[in-house]
Amino acid sequence: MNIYDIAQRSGVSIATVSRVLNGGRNVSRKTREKVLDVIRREDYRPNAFARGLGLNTMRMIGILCTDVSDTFYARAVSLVEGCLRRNGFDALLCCTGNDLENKKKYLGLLLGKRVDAVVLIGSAFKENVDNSHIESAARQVPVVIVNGLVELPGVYCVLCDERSAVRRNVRLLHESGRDDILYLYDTLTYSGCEKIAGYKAGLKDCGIPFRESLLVRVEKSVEAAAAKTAGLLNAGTGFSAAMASEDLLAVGALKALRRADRTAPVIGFNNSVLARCSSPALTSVDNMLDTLCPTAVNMLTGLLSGKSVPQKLVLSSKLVERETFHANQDKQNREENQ
Amino acid sequence: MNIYDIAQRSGVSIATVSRVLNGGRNVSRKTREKVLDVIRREDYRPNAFARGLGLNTMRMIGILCTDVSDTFYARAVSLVEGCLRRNGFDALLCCTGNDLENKKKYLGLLLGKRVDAVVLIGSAFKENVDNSHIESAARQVPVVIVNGLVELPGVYCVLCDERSAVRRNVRLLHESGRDDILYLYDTLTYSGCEKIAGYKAGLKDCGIPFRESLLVRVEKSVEAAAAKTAGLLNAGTGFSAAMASEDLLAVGALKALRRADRTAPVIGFNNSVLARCSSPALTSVDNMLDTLCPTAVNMLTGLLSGKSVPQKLVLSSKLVERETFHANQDKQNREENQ
DNA sequence: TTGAAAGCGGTACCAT
DNA sequence: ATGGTACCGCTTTCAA
Repeated sequence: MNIYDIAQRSGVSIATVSRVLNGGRNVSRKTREKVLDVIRREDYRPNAFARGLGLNTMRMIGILCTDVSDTFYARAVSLVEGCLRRNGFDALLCCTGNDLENKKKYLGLLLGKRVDAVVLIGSAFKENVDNSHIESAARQVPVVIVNGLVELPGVYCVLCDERSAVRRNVRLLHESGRDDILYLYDTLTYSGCEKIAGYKAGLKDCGIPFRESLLVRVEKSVEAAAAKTAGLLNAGTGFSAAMASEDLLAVGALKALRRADRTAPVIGFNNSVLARCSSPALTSVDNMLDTLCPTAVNMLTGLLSGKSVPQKLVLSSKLVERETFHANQDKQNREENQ
Repeated sequence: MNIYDIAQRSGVSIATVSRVLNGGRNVSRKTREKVLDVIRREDYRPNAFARGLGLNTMRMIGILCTDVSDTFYARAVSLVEGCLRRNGFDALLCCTGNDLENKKKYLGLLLGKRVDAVVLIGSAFKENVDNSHIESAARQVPVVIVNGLVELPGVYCVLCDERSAVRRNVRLLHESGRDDILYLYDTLTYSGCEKIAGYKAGLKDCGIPFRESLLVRVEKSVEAAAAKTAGLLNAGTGFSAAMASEDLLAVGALKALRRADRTAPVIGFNNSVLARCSSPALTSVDNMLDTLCPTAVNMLTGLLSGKSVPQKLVLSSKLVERETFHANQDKQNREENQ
C-alpha cells in the first residue's frame, strides 16, 4: 500500500494525498475527508525511507553512550530519549564501551544511518586523546555532549561544574574536621579528570598537603572499591573521610568501613538510586542530569532549526545530604566539642 | 556526493560502484581498486535512506521499554542492543512509561519508521489487558518479548520461570523455619503476576495459610518499601522473612528491618547491582537476563532469515545467595538448634 | 484547488 | 566484467 494506491482509491493525484498527509493548506475540505477516509480504511502509513530520501532526514538522533547498563548513563539516556521524542525525534541508541576504536566505528555507523545529530553521553574523553572522529562527525551534523567537554567547532557541551563540586566537598569535610580524605575514582573521562582536579584544588584551598596514597584508582565495581578501601584500612593508611567519583565506589568504601567497624563521612557522586539504596544512605553530589539533558536536547533542536546557541553551558551542582555526611551538622558537632 | 559522482570520478557506471560497495563478485581487481580509491578520497558513504527504500529495510530494530532508567530494564536494553549490533542491526529505543495509550502510540511510531522487528522489554502486560496493538504489530513484523508473555501469532516470548523461582524461595524459607513471609511487589506486569502466583503456590506447598496482610503492594521506590515495611513492623504485623518482586523493594524492606533493629531473611529479585550494593548484600533471584537477551536476539535474527523458531522459550532462574539469606546454612542452623 | 513530473540515491535485472 | 535502466515511494515545484 503506497501513496499511488491511496491516490487511486480516493480518485485524486498523489500530490493531493501528499498534501493531506503533510497538513498542506491547499486542499478542499471535501477532498481531505475523502482521502483521510481511504487512508484510515487501508491503515496506510507513508514509507519512512522514501520520505527520508526526499527530505534527507528521518528525524533520528544518534545517542552514543559507553554503557546504558550503568545507572547514571541509563538515566541520562532515559531523559535524553524522552526529550527527543517530545520534539518528534527518534533515538538511535549505540553503546560503545570504553574502547576508542569502537567509539570511532560506531560513530561512523550512526552517521552512516544519516542521523540528524549526535548526542554523546559519558563518552570517555580523556584529555589529550584522539578526538578526530568527533571532529569529523561535527562537520556533518551537530554534536552535543552531555557532561563532557570537547572544544571543537560544531561540538556543543552541556555540563556540570564537577570540579567545583568536589572542591567544595573537600572544604566541607575540612570544616567538619577531616583532613585525611580518601578519593576513589575509576575512569579518566573528562568528568573524571575534573573531579580529581577539584580534589587537589580543594586540598590546596584548605592547606592540606596532597597525599598520593589517598588518591586511589579502582576498577568500577562495589567489590573492588570495598576491597581497596579495606586494604587501606588494614595497611593503616589513615583516612578520616572518603569521597568517590561515583556512588558505586562510595558504596564500596562504605561497606569496607562498616566491615572494619569504623565510621567516617562518605560522599558519593551522581546522586543515583544507589545513594538512596545504600545503608546508611549516601550523601551524594547531584550533577543535575535532570536539567542537563533537557538543556542538551533544547540546544540540539535549536541548532537544527538554525538558531545560534552557546557552545558551552555549565551548571553548578548540588550536594544532596543524606546519612553519610551532613555539612552543617558535622561542623556544628565539631564546634561544640571544642 | 552520491553514487553518480563516484561513478563519474572513477570512470565507471553506477552499477559498478554499487557492486564494489556491496562486495559484488563480478568486478575486476583493477576497477575495484580504482573505485575504492575515489570512495576513500571523497569519504563517500552511501545514502542509507535510498538504500532503505530500495531494499525495504534499514536494518533497524525497535526496542520498546517502559523505562530505561530502571536498572533491570537498562541492563536488558544494554544486552539486547549489544547483540543486535553484533548482528548488524541498529536499535531504535523507545521508552513508553506504563501508560497503555503511550505504548500503543509509540509502537505505532516505531512501525512507522519501518523497523525490521520489535523487541518488547518489561512492558506491563497485565493479564486481560488490551494487547491489540501488539497483535497488529505482529502482523507486520516479528515481535519478540523479553521476560513477558503474550500468546499471539507472530509474537515470540523468551522468559524466565519466575513463578517457580518464588515458589522455591518460599519453600527454602519454610525449610529454614520461616512461615510468615512478607511479599512486596509494585506493578502487575505479566512477570509481577507470575511471582505472586509463585508466592501463593509456595505457601500452599508448605501448608502455610495465605495472609492477605503479608502480600503488600507498594510504589516502586526504596523509601516507599521501607515505609510500608516499617508500618507493618510498628503495627505488629509479624513476619519472619521478606521477599520482593525486585531488589529495590527488598532493599527498602532491609532498611526498615535494620532501623527497627530487627533481622530476618530477605530475598530480592533481578540480581541487580542494588543487590550487591546493599548492606548486608542481598540474596536475589537471577532471572537470567544474560541468557534471555541473546536468546531473544537469536530468535529474532532467526525469524528474519525465515527460520522457524519456538514461540515460547522458558528458562529456569537461579538463586544467588548473599548475606541476607543462605538456604542451606539457615536450614542447617535450624536443624542444629532442634 | 489540483495534477504532472522531476528529483532524492540507491539496487538489481538484463543486455552486451 | 560492465553498463543501461526500471524501480523503490515520497516531496515539491510548476502549470493549469
